[in-house]
Amino acid sequence: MQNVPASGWQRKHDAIGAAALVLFARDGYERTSVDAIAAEAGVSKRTVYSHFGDKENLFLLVLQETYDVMRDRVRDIVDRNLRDVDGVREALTACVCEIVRTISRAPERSTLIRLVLSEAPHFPAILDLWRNRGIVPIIAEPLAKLAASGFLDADDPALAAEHLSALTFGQVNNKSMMGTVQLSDAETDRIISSGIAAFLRAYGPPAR
Amino acid sequence: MQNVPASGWQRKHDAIGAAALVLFARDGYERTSVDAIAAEAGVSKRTVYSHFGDKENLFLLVLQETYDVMRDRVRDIVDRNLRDVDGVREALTACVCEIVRTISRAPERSTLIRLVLSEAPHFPAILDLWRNRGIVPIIAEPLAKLAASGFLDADDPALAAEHLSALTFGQVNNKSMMGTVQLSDAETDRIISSGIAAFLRAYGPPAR
DNA sequence: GTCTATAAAAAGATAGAC
DNA sequence: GTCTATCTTTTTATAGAC
Repeated sequence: MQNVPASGWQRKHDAIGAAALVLFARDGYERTSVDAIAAEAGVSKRTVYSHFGDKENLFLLVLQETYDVMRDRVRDIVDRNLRDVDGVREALTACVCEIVRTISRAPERSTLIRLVLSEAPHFPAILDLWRNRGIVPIIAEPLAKLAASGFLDADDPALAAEHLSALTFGQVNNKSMMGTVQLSDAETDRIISSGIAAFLRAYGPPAR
Repeated sequence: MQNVPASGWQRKHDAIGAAALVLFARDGYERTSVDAIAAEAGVSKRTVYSHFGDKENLFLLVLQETYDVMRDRVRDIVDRNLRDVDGVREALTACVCEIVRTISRAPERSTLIRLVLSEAPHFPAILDLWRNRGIVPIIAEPLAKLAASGFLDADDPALAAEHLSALTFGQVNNKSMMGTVQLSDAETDRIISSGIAAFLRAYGPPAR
């Protein structure tokens, strides 16, 4: 990220970022002290300020990086699952399940998504970060292809993507309070299956 | 709430509660100081502690009361709109629109709902408060009646309520980031209409 | 660039007078 | 029960040695 001697610089930089990620996710912004971040990263507090300027900047960078990481993972999963589709229901179910599993298995990062909601009013920069609205645009494209191939009856693929997202990810987030309450695999599967069933009744292929 | 001479006691109690509501909603839990609450309420800090014990207890009481107020309002709106139904689409649309308008017109209270999400991990008591899961059970009952009357094709009314909620309130919350970004009336109406349209394609009456 | 030590401010909670 | 004044702890941020 900068012209550095590839020495301990980058290592400390990364250690601070990783420590901040864990602590912000666990305790929130206000409850996390720079002292604690420094201790967790194994550096002095002064070093944290040298690298990141101040607490707010560190927080925004961690959010930014988390957002990018998660979006790349989702993009990859969607590409793999919805590129060549045989059965719509099976493909959508597999795709959504893999996304939910992947996200819930990166607790520090998924929890940070909740911080976006709680801190957005106090950090306008977060709103800009969030403008590219999450998962929906990523799945809108393959849904458009499915509609063009006659697998779906969706005049407006972007809208269909919103509704699919609401019926699956929205339900999961709602029941788990954005990841605060751990859901069992069975419950997650049930939510997703029923959500996709409803989605297909609304947007299923014309010829049933 | 207590044996009091009906004098200034209750007035100060209410003033503190109202001040706490406004400040917690605007700034969040950690950013709101008891000093600020006392100043906003026009009392001394010591009085705040006399009435509510500590900051955490005050916070939980404010959340509890807000939850009750909002739930009662929703219940009333649902009763009025879904008691005698002529056209399903019109009734559901009117009901959902009125709930969304009412909630968004009580910004201090609706914003507090977001605090439930962000503070739940730090206050386990909030989880108990939230167990009676919001709007869904309230609309499940009238949906069951509509299904029994042949207005809807819903084997599982509770599930249908979840999906209706996801397609309407879930969408609105998602787009507005739980009320952080103000939506125009036009945009809100568009979201709700399209959500209900999808819901009716999935759960509409058998005889179309 | 990294550390120890410290400044400066803020916040939760309480003592004691009335 | 209510107020003023205070204690104690914590936190962000910086000064200065190496």
